[in-house]
Amino acid sequence: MTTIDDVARRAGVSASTVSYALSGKRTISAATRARVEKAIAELGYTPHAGARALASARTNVLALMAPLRPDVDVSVIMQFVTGVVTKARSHDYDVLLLTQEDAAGLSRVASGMVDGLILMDVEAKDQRIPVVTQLRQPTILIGLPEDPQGLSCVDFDFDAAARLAVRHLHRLGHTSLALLGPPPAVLERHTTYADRLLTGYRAQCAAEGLQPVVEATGSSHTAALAALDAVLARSEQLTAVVVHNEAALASVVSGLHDRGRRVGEDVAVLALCPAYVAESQSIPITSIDIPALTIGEVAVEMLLERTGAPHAAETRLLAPTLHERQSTFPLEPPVLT
Amino acid sequence: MTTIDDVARRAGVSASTVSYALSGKRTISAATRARVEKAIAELGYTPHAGARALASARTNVLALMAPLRPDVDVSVIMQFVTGVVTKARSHDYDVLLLTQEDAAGLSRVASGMVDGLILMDVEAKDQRIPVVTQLRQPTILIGLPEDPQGLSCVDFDFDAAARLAVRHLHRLGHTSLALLGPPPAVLERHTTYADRLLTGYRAQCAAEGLQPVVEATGSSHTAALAALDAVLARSEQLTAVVVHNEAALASVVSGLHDRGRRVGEDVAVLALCPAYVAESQSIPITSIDIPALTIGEVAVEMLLERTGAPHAAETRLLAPTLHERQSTFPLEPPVLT
DNA sequence: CTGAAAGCGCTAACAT
DNA sequence: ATGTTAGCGCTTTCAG
Repeated sequence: MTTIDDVARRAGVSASTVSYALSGKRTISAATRARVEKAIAELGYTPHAGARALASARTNVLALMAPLRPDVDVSVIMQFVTGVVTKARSHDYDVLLLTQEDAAGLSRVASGMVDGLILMDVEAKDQRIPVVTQLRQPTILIGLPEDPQGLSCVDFDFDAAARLAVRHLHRLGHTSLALLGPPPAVLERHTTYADRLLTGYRAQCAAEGLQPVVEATGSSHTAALAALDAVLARSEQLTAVVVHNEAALASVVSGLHDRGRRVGEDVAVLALCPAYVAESQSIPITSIDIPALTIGEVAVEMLLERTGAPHAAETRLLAPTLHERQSTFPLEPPVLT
Repeated sequence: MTTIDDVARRAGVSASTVSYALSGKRTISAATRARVEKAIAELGYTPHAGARALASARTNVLALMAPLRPDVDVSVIMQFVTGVVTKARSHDYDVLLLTQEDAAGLSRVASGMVDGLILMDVEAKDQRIPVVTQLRQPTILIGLPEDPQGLSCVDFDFDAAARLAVRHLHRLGHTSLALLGPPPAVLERHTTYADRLLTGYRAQCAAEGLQPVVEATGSSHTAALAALDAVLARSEQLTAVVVHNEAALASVVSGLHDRGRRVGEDVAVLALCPAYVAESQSIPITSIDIPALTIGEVAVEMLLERTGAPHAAETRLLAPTLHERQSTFPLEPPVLT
C-alpha cells in the first residue's frame, strides 16, 4: 500500500505538505504542489480512509437507512436512493446502506463510521427518532413525524398534492371521486406520507363539498381490482379516481377498461407517482409527480449543511406539480332535458 | 466519545483485554469478561471504525456497485441489494453503495474503505474487470464476462433457464414460440445475462427443431405492445411466448387479451422474473423465478470466503426451477379431419 | 511557505 | 490469563 510518506519522499517534501496539498488548508507554492501531484499520480496514491477518519474525526461517508422490501413503491425507493448517492458523490461523500430493520445500525455507524444519517420512510411515532437525537452526527428525516424533536425533515407535500388533485378534478367538473391509496399495511404503520395524503384529501373534499371515498389498495392485480370494485360499488356514477399506488396503477387502468369505463373519457384517472411510471402506462396518465430523486438530493444537501457547524432545524416540503396527460378530461355537465 | 481506555479503566483491566474480550482472539476468564461487558454496556461503548480499520487493516465493510437506474428490472435489483445487505449484516459487515457510473469509486474504496467488492450487471467485456483485478481486496462478479481473469462469479443460469422454458413449452405441445426479451439498450450493453438467455433460447430451439423468434422489448406499455405485435406478425399461429422483461409483462398479458388471445387457453405465457412479480399479474403467470435475493446472499458468502485467506476462483450458477401457474397449458394436437 | 512531531483509538505482537 | 507497547496512516498544532 502506498502511504502519504511514500508520496512525500518521492516529491521531496514532508508528509504534512502532502496532506495540505490535498486538503488545501494552507497555501502551497505552485512548484511544490506540482511535484506533489505528480508523485501522487505516479504512485496512484489514495489516502487511507480509516487513518483519515481517525485523525480528522470525519469519514466522508453518510448512512442511508432505506426500506428494502418488495413494497408498493420500489421505483420511488430506487429513485430516492439514486438521488442520495449521486448527490453525495458530487460532494465527495460515499453512502453506507442500512436496512430499516437494523435498529442497532444507528448506534453502530454513529461510532465514527459516518458523518450523518438519512432516515427514509419515517413513521408518525418513529422509534428511531429518540435514538438519532442522541447521536453527535446530524440526521435528516424523510417524512414528517408527529414530533421531529429538533431534527430536520424533507418530504413531498402529500397534503398539498391531495388537495391539488381534488381541486383539479373538481374544476374539471368531477364531483364523484375516489382515492385508491397504499396497501393497508402501509397505513397501519402510519408512514407519514400516507397519513398526510389522506388528511389532505379528506380536508379538500370537505372544503369543496365532496364525498371523500377512500379505499386502501393491495399491490397485486386481484387486490387492486377488489379495491376498484369496492369504490365503484359505493358510488355508481364515479367519474374520477385518484391512485396513490404505483403497483396498482396498471391494474386499475385495465380494470376500468374491462368494466366498460373508458379512461380519459368516462372516468378520469389521476396518479401520484414518479413521472416515468405515469408515462409508461397503457394510456399516459395525468399525474402529480413524486419527485423522489429531488427529495434524495435535498436530503443530502440539508445533511451536509449540518455536518460541521450546527444549523437550525428546518422542514422542507416540495410543492406538487400536476402534469396533464391523457387520462383526465373536463366532464360535460349533463344535458338538461 | 467513549474509547476503549474508558472501558478498560471502568472494568479495571487493560485496553488490550477489552480488545480481546471483544474479538475473542484469546481466552478471557469468565469474571473478567463479565466486568468488561458490564462496563461496555454502562458506557454504551462502540469501537471507532476508523481506528479499528487502521490498526487491523480490516473494515468490516464491503462495497456493492449497483445499477441505480429506473431500469426494466427495479425489483430484481432491489431484491438483489436486499440479499447482499442482509447477508452482509448477518456476518457483521456493512455495505457501501456505489453507482455503476462511479468508475473512480473502485480505486477510491480500495484504499482501506472496504474489505471486498461485489459488481452487479457485469458486461461481456466489462471495463471494471481490469481495474478490480489490480486491487488487493477480492471481488465477486454478478454475471459471466467473457474473461473473468481469475475473478469469481455468481449468477442465475440464464442459459439453462431459457432451455428449460423452451423444453417445457415444447413438451406441452407448443411448437410456435417467441421470446420477448429485455430492451434494446440492455442487449447493446451486452449485459451477460441477456446474452446467455438468447444463446440458450436459440440453442434449445435448434435442438428441438423450433423456429427461434426473438424480439427486444421496450419497457413502456406502447413498446411492449409493439414487440408483441411484431412477433404476432411473424407467426400468426403463435401459441406460446416467453417474457424476460418484468416491466413489459403486464402489458404483454393485457395486450394478448385485447387481441382476442386468452392467456392460459389460446396462448401460453412463461415469464422469467421474481416469483412475486409473476404472482401479482392479472393471471398468475407460470414463471422461471429469478432468485435475486439468493444471488445476493451467495455473492456475499463467496466474497467473505475470500477476504483473508485466498481462495480458488469459482463460478456458481444457480439452477432454474419452473413454477407452473395458470398461464401455461398443454396444447391439444389439432383434430385431424 | 514548509517541517517536525504529537496524537487520533485500536490491534497484535511481545512479555510475563 | 492478562498487561505493556509499538505502530497502523493521517491531520494538525506548533515552530520556523
